[in-house]
Amino acid sequence: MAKHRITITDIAKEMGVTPSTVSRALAGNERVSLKTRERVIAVAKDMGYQPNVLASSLRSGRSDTIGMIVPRINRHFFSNVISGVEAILNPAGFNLLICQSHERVEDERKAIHSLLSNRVGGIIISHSVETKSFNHYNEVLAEDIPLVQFDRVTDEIGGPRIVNDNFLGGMRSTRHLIKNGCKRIAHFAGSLHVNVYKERFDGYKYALEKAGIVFDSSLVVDNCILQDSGSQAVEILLRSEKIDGVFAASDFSALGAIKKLKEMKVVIPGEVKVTGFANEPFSDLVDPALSSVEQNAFEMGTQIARLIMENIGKESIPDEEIHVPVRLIVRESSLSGNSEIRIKKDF
Amino acid sequence: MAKHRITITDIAKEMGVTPSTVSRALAGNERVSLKTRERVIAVAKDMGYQPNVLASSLRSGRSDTIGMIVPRINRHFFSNVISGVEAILNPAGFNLLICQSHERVEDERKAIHSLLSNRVGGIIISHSVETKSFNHYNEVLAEDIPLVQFDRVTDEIGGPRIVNDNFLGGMRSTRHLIKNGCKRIAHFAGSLHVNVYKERFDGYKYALEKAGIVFDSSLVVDNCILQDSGSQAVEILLRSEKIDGVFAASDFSALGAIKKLKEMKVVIPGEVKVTGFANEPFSDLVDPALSSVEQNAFEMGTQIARLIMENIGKESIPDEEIHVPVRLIVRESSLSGNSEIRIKKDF
DNA sequence: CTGTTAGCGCGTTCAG
DNA sequence: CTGAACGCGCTAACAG
Repeated sequence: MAKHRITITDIAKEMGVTPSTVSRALAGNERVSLKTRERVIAVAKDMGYQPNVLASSLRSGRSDTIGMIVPRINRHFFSNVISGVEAILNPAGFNLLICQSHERVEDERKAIHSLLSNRVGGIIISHSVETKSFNHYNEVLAEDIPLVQFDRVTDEIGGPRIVNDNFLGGMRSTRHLIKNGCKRIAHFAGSLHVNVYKERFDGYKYALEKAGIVFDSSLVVDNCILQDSGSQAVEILLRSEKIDGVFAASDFSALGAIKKLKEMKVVIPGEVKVTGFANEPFSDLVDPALSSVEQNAFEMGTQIARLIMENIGKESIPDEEIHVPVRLIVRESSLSGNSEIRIKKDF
Repeated sequence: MAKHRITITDIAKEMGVTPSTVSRALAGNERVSLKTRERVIAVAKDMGYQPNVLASSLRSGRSDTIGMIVPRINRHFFSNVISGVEAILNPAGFNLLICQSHERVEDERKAIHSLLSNRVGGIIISHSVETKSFNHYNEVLAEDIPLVQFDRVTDEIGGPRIVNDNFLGGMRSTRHLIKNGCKRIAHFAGSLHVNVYKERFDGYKYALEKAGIVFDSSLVVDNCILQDSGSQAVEILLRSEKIDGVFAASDFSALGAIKKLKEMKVVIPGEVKVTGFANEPFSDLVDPALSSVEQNAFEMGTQIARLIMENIGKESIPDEEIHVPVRLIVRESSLSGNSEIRIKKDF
């Protein structure tokens, strides 16, 4: 029934010293004799002391919790980035306060406020797809809290940005399709005001150009990143166009395309080849297995964590863009008989 | 460059009142005149005031952040439970501090300490698979912090437990296989000291018994919840045993079984029928589509959130076990030609 | 090496 | 209806 939490004052009284000494001892301050330090630690443990980080942060002005805002936590990519972030932050004594924006700018704004109220030491964010203006970040920047953007980023906000090389991913996928014989390649794009989708699209165009294939805008389907829209898109396209390849900016729309093509008795990869993006866990499991671009989410997370820890307490934060490499994983869905085979196992 | 955060004192000075009044006004205290209340709120907004929840919690002894510990955040089930929890907690003004145990009891212990140090108002936990003793929860209970267990639970700790009806799920899956003609059904089990796997196993045994099939322990494979172990298990089993059905406690081992069976040219569901558990996103996508038990993770999350909010501040916490219903989703992998068909679409 | 003093920002008495 | 005073638990000056 000990509702009373042990404080440093309690253990100070117990030992006949002052709270300051206890505080210093627990902080490992060298100016306290080794003997008292050890005694303090022993007594603290004995009495079941739990430091009150609220009081500590309030007094010191520093905080060991970092805020993180992602569109959705139950997406393979984001949950793995989070894991990567925690893998570095937790051992270093930091906590992560995670918020979801649910792809809504209003929730994103609320999350920012909530994190500021919690006096987090830094903020990590990937913007919602709705977010097009960024004035709700002024407060964050004004308070000199390090802000690290990742994946969905904007250069309207200063500070570091960690992103995949989406351009390269788009280019390599498209080039791969071309090398395997595709002449008319459709692209299922996401919202083009979002950097990641814009860059994948740019990579696609670049690869076409380099191969001497003229870009045809009627082969580009906008806002096509879900399974259903992928199915619809491929069905509509095949009515009027002759395509032999699809580069989808998302594995989900690629999957939708595959399912619809099978339904329509179109042979994959024989008649139409398909590649996706993100290397979702299911991509390895569908039939035919889907070629996709691996984003190395966990590694991205570790880099984000290191970056934010570096910048805590610093005055000015460097304005850099860091690229995490991507890797095209070639599977059955995009292979012509005579081509390279690289299979990756998941789980 | 305003490094200084606005406090209630700042806005008090600005208005020529005392901090007390501002504090009361912002709290919506009726004893402050409506006029000053409105003025305070206006000025606060104007000056860009952000309440300091650290100071607030420190003073009031209450906390609006809830801690949550899960084995891994990047598992479909857990990330959806988290989403459900946040869907209720956030609108109510609570924050969620999420920790991962990585299935290690040591990390679980650390997470508990970290949450206690952060003076969370409540703790939500699903135990790691390693956790077999529970004395590290004594401190939590001693401090009268509400503790809600979910999914992986133990009755060695008091308080509410929210779990799926795993027994029912196991029983229905097995019964379904029996009804579809299976006579010798293998079970791929998880660690049996974990409640969820134990109960699925018990449901399996119960269904066999009810159908007059004698239980044969040589058809049970322990510790078989990953894709690889599922593949291995089915291969080894088929060497010595004749089986016509597999009830796996995990979709991953079920998937491994399916892949290996296809490799061995065993026809599914013709010669062997397979069911899994958890309705992972891929289950709908593999070939043949995998029958599985849907756990309603999001709904479980909302119930957890409601429960913990109810119990904050209460003296004694009721000692109940709440069951979240499960639903067997029948797909191709377990159907005999003449049976019910219910397909569920995901994404 | 240790004690003293003074807050961090806020909520809550107790007066008036 | 509002002000004055105090303290939540801790850290950080300044002494000695």
